[in-house]
Parts: sequence; C-alpha cells; structure tokens
Amino acid sequence: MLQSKLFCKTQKEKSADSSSVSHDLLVRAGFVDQLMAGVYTYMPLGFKVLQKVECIIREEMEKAGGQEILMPVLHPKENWEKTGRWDSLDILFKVKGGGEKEYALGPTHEEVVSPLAKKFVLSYKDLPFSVFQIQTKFRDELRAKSGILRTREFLMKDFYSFHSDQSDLDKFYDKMAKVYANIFKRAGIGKQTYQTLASGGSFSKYSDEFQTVTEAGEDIIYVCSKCKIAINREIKEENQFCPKCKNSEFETKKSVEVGNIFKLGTKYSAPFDLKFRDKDGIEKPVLMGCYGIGLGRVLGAVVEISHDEKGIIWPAEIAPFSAHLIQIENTPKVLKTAQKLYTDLQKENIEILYDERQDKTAGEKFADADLMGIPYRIVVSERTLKQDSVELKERSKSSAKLVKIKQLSKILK
RNA sequence: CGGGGUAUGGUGUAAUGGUAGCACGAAUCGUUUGGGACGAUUUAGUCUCAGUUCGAAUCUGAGUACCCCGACCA
Repeated sequence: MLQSKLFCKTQKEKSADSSSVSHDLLVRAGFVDQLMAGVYTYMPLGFKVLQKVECIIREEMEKAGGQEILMPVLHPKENWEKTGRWDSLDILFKVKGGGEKEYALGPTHEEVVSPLAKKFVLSYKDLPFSVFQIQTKFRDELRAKSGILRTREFLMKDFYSFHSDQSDLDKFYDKMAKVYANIFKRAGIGKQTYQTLASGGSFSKYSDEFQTVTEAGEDIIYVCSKCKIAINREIKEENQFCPKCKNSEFETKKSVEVGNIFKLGTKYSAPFDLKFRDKDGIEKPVLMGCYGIGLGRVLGAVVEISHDEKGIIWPAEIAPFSAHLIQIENTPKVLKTAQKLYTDLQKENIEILYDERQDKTAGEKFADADLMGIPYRIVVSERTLKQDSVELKERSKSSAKLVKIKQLSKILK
C-alpha cells in the first residue's frame, strides 16, 4: 500500500475527547473514526487489524470444531418474548417496521440459534455439534465509554455448542477455555489476560470471563498470587479461595473483559423446546454452551497494553502491515531502490506500507511510523545505500541496524 | 437511568458584553530532506432555536451532541 493513497490522516494533537489511551492512539493514527457515542468506523488500517483478529479467531474456532454460519441481525419479537428477554434485557435495541411490527436487533443469538438447532437436532446422533458466527452486535448501552472498549455496535464472535449430557458439555467447556487462552496469546495479550471466575448472570451460577489487565478497564478482578486464575469482584465475597489452587492471596487489578464462556445448560433449550431422543428412545433436553469474544475489545486491549509515548506497537500477528518502508531524500537512486524493494517484498508476500511521499520530511515520516506501530521499519536513504543496505528497526526496540538489501526478505519472513 | 462538565475553522486552543486571534493541518510557489524544517501567499470557525442588549462566542432559557463519575453490563 502506498501511504499517499491510504485513506486516513494522522493527527499530531491529542484529541480533546479521548477517554483512554487506545481511543486516543487509534484515532490519531487513523485506525478508527467516531460517528457518535459508542459507534465507530474502522478505517483501512484499523479494519486490517480487525480482520487479522478475526482470522485468528476463525482459525481457532474451526480447530475447536465449530462450523461458521451467519445468522440474521434482525430478530422477530416473539423469540425474545419466549425467553422473557424482550422486557428484561435493558440493552436490547427494539425497532419498528413499517406496519407497527416490532423487531429486535441482535445483541446475542440464543434466541435465534436455539430454534435453528431445533430444526435439525432430533437424535443423540446429531450431538454434539457447534456453530459460530462473526457478526455485528447491537447493545443499547446506557453509557458507551473508553473509545472502542465499550460500544453500542460491535463485531463479536459468538459460538454455540450443543450436547447430550453434562459431562460432554463440561469437557467441551474446558477445551474452549484453552482455545480462548491461545487466541489471546496469539493476539499478543496472553500475558495480561486472565481466566476469571465470574457470575453466571441469568444463565448459571458461574461463568468464566477472560479479563485483560489494564487501567482503562472497568472491571475489578482479584488475581491469584500463585496460579494464573482470577476472580471477578462481583463474586469475590462468596469465593475467598482460588478455584484452582485454593490459595487465598490475591492481587487487585483493573481489567477489561475481552471474552467469556457460559454453560447455558437448558436455559434456552427449554423455552424453545430443543430436545433429542437418546439411545433408549427417551426424550431429553439439549444442553448448550455459549462462548463470546468482542473483536473490537481485543483490538483496543492490545493497544492499551502495547504502546509507548510515541504510538502503538502492534504484535506481529495482528499488525496492519509487516513492514513500513520509508524513503528519505528523493534522489533517483533512493527512489529507484525503494520502489524496487516495495515490489520485490510484496512478491514475497510481505505486507508493506510504503511511505513514498516526497513532500514530507524525515521527522514527520518517522513520527507517523511510530504512531501507526507497524512492527518493522525499513529506511532507504543515500546513507544506507552507500553500504548496499537499508536500515531496519523494530518498533518495539530502540536501536536500528543496517541490513544488506539481499538479506532483507529473509529477516522479515 | 441519576449526577457533573463541555460545546469556537479539519485538529488543538485564545478572546469574561465592543474588530473572532494563534498554532497545527490543507492549498500554491520556492528553499529544504535522518526525528513533525523554513519563507511567502491563501484557505476555513463561534452546536441549534429563542430571549436580554445599541451591541452576544461571552448573559438567560430550551433543545441537541459529546465527555466524565455512578448505576447497569447475555
């Protein structure tokens, strides 16, 4: 991608409304744009990151056996009345069609996936199975805040599993916990993300949240001083000991919930009459689990954790580009070399953002590069070309080194 | 939803009742080119509606929007 063509502008000044580090940096670097409170556009750079997060999640969900589907955003009122959530769920967006008919905008999809499963699950032979989707969700949050960390419209992966008995659900649930840990590790927030025992809401007694520790978070968790498990403040009173190692010493941390997993049991299979026949021909309710991840939150949490005073520092696997190629001085030799490098590296499937702007000074280009946070910065200038080299600098490190042009693609791969 | 705050060019800000100014950005020209370079010329603004006043960015009222604290958060 040529930087002069990139649909975005970086901003030098901190925005007056920025409410968190991630908000400020993502706006200034041109990754997102706010339309209204809690509603954002992902600009090309931000969308690239979002798609990479999506890619990781999709890969892991498929590995876990999930089949991807796409359910509607527009839901019939009846389904939500059936579970009682039309009236009780305060964040539910309700919309009216032309003829006074009412609909819900999907905040989650138990009300759709359960009746869907009922059409296809008849026998124990149809179980277990799981489906997932990655789709925009709508929640009428009374208060949107912290930039993209808490929004009214957001991309979410929701995964639903269906089981014939409790032990199968339990086993699958534990497996998903591990899959989740791996996703957050790949996204670059593994170290700061804790599996956290939390309230089950209206579903079950407990659920597990995945909480990423950051000052911008709105939850308080107690992290076990011995193992990597935490307890959400909302249930701390009833749980004085670590659920894993029974230790009673905890560290208090602020955190943001990037994902969660629930054992739904029969909570939704019951109202939708989702049953199957077992080997003995006896009718039994299907047991369900659901597993969510907020993609925008993951993105925001990464920025909260991985940045410095100059800008974002993207982890390699979700960075919008692998390398940021910058030319300094517009001499014919520099231009020619940089352009060739740009096409050559792309041929090797290395994603390059090429700052080919000739009317910007070196300082401005460096500042933009630091703000955008692409993992590698490649500088081509007369100075480096004297040694048949380019300068290679990792965004996360302070020093740069000269690398022979021929060796560059090997290092980047 | 309760409470608080704010609203001035694209962005960040100044102007406490009397000429809307500065910086960044953007545009043109020239000089520059290893950390947001320099000069010249230009561009663009008082959230909306009503009121007070000779005169309103400034005071009053209503509305709207955004931000913060709290409550809420399958």
